[in-house]
Amino acid sequence: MEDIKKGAWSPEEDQKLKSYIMRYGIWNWSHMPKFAGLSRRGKSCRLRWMNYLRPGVKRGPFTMEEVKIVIKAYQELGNRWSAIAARLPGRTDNEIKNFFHTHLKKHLGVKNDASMKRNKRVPKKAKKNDEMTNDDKPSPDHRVYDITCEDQNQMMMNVSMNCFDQAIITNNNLEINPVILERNPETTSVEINNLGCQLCHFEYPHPCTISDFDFFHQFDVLWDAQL
DNA sequence: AATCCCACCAACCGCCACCTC
DNA sequence: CGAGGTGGCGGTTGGTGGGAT
Repeated sequence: MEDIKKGAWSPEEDQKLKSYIMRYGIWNWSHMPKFAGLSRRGKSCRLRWMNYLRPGVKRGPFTMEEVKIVIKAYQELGNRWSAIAARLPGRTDNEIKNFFHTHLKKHLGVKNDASMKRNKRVPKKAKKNDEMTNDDKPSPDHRVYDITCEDQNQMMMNVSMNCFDQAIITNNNLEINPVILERNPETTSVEINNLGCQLCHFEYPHPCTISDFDFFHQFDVLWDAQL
C-alpha cells in the first residue's frame, strides 16, 4: 500500500511541484507526483497548483466590485463555480465557493437543504429550451416581496414583506442598489412609480428573516423592524 | 488563564463528462 | 459502441485561529 500524504502542503512540497511543472509542464496529473518526488495523489497536486501555485492566482479579500460580479454571476449561473470564476480573473472556483458559503449565501436566500440536488455540470452541448427538466426550472417554492425606495436622494427604502411589518434602510455615503437582492432576473423588475419612488419587485426562495438582509449592514443599515 | 464556540478556508471525496482505444 | 482512464467540478470536512465567556 502506497504511503499517500494528506493534509496541508509544506513549503518543500510546494517547491517540488512548482519546479517540476515549470520545467516539464503538465502532462498527466495522476503520474506526475511520482516523477516530481511527491507522495500525493494527482488530484491533490492539481488542486494545489490550480488554486495556489499557478501564476496569476489572486489572494486577499474580495473587492466590492468582485462581490457584485459574484452575486450577479450566481444569479445567472447558479452554483457553477468554475463558470463564475471565469468572470473573475485570478480568482479560483474554490475560493469563490468558500467566499460565497461564508459571506454571501444567507444574504441571497440560499438554504442548506439536504434535499437540494447536486447541480449537474452543464454539458458542452447546450440544452435546448424544450429539453429543460423540472430541475432546471425555477422552484415554485418561493415568496414574493416588494421593496419600495421611498426617497432616492436619501437612499431610504421601505421594505414591506409578509415576514415582518416594516424595515427602514438608510445609507449616508454609498449607493444602495436594490437590484442586488435579485434572486432571479427573469422574475425581478425595477421601476419608478408616479411618485418618483423606485420599486423593486423580486422573488425570494423562502420566508425572509432580518438576517437575510444584513448584507446591507456594510452600507450602515439601520433596521426598524418587528419580527 | 482556560475553555468553548464559531467563522474561515485549504484540501479531500465522489460524481460525472470527456477522451482514447 | 462500450469500457476504462483522466481531469474537472461541486459538496463537504476538518484544522486553525480569534473572539466570547
